[in-house]
Amino acid sequence: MKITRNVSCEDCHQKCDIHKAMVLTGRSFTGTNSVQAQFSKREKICKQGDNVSHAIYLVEGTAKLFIEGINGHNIILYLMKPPAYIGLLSFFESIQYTYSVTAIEESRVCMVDLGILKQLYLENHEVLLRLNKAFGRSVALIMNKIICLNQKNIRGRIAESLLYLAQFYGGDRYQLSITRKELGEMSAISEENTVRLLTELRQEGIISIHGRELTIADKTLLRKISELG
Amino acid sequence: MKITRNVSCEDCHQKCDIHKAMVLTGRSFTGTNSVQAQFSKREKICKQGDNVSHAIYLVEGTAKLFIEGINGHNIILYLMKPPAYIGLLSFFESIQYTYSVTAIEESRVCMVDLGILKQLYLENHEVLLRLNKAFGRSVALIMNKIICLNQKNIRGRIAESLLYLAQFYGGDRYQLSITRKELGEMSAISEENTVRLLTELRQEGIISIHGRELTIADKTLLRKISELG
DNA sequence: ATGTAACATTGTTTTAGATCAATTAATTAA
DNA sequence: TTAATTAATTGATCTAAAACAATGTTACAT
Repeated sequence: MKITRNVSCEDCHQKCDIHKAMVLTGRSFTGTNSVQAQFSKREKICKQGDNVSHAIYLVEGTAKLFIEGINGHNIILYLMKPPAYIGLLSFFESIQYTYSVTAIEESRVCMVDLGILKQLYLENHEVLLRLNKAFGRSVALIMNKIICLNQKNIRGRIAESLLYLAQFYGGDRYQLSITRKELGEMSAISEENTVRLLTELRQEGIISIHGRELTIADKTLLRKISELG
Repeated sequence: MKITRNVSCEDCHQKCDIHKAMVLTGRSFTGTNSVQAQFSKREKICKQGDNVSHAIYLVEGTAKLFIEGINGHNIILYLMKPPAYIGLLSFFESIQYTYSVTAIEESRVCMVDLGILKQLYLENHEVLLRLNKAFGRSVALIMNKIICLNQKNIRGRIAESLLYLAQFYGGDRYQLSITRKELGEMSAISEENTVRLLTELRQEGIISIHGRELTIADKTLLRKISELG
C-alpha cells in the first residue's frame, strides 16, 4: 500500500456517494481525514479479522472479495470494480472484517473515517439508503453463491462463474484478470479440475480460450449447463 | 395460514420495532392494513420466488429460513424465533424472495404493508438503522455458513450446527424442534450421515441424546471438532 | 385401536471430485 | 538473457460422503 494523497474530498475529482452526501448536508470537508491509497496486484486491501476503521471505496482497478478458510483454502465471493464499497458487509454489525479483499489489478481506494460516515447518515438518510442498496446487491450475490456451491456439480459451477465473468467484464469475450486457481476459488473447484473443465468446454465448442482470453461461443448451452449442472 | 386478525397495530400488544417507529413519528395507525396470521407446523410463511409485498415479522413460534435447491435439496441458513424480521434480506433490492421460510412450530406473524414501512423510514432513519442491524446480523450468519459448508468436513459441520442450536435454544440441553433430516439440511449432510454422526458423537461421550432431547456433554471437545473438522 | 405417514437407523455400494505427482509454459525479476 | 517464480496442464490414485436399500420406530389421524 502506498498513500497517494492525504486530501480532503474537495480536491478529489471522483464524486462518490459519500462526497455527494457531504455536499447535500452542507458539511465541511476539512478534517475529514480521507486518505487515498494505491495497491499493487496481489496486495491485500483489507484482511479478514482486522478491525473495521474506515469505509473503503474502490476508485480504480479491480479487486476480489473472498473468505479465507482453513489451510489456505479461499472462497472468492465476487469481484469488484469501481465504484464499489469494499468495507461494506461488515459495516453495521461487525467490528471485524468477515472477509478479505485483494487487488487483482493495480487499484486505488479511498478510505473515509467511519465516524464521519456515521455522522453523515444521521443527518441524511439518503446515504444510508444507498449503502443499503449496495448491501442488498452483495447479499443477493452471496445467496446465489451458496446455492451454486452447494447444489451444483463442478461443471454447473464453472459455467456459472464464466457467465458471471461475462457480466462482470461486460461482454462474451474477455481477458481473464484472474488465474485458473482463482477461477477455481470462485467456484469451489480445485485448480486441476478447473483446468480440465475449461479444456472440456473448449473441446465441446462451448467456449474458446487462448491463454487468458476467453470467448463464450455458445451462451445458451453454457446457461443450460449452469442450470442443470 | 389462518388470518387471526385484521387489526391496526394499536390493538396489538406486541410492541415491535415498526410499532415503536410509528409512535415515534406520530403516525396514525388507521389504514395500515397490518394483518396477523397463524401458521401451523410445516406450513410455508413465504416462498422463494414469490413477490415481496409485506414486511413479515415473527411474533410467536419458530421458523426455519432456507434456500430451495435442485431436486428438493434444501439448505437451512438459520432458525428464527421472535422477535425477528422474516421478509428482510430481500427487502431493499430484490423484488422476489431469494429464500423460503417454513414454520417448524405453530407460529404467528405480523404482515406490514411494504409501502407503509417505506414511508416510515423516510421519516425516521432509526427504523432503517435497526433494520440494517438485523440485516447485518443475518449476513454475518450467512458468511459463516458459507465457510462452514465449504471448508469443513461433515463432522465439523454437524458439531457447528449443534453448537449453533445450543446458542439458539439458550442452553446445552435442548429439545430439538427439527428433525434429523433438517439438521442435515442445516449442515449440508445427508439424513443418513446425520444419524451416523450423532451416534458417533454419542458413543464418544461428547453428546447424549434421547430421541429429540440432546445434551452437549463435552462442549470444549465439540468446539474443537467444529474448528478442526 | 389401527392404519398410514413421517421419522430414525444401519449396512452396502458407488462416485464425484480432491489430492498427489510430474511436466510444460509463461511471467517476472535480476 | 537467463534464472527463478508463478501459472497451466495431464494422468493416476484415493476417499469422503452421497445414494441406495431395507427395516425399525414413533406420531398422528380416523
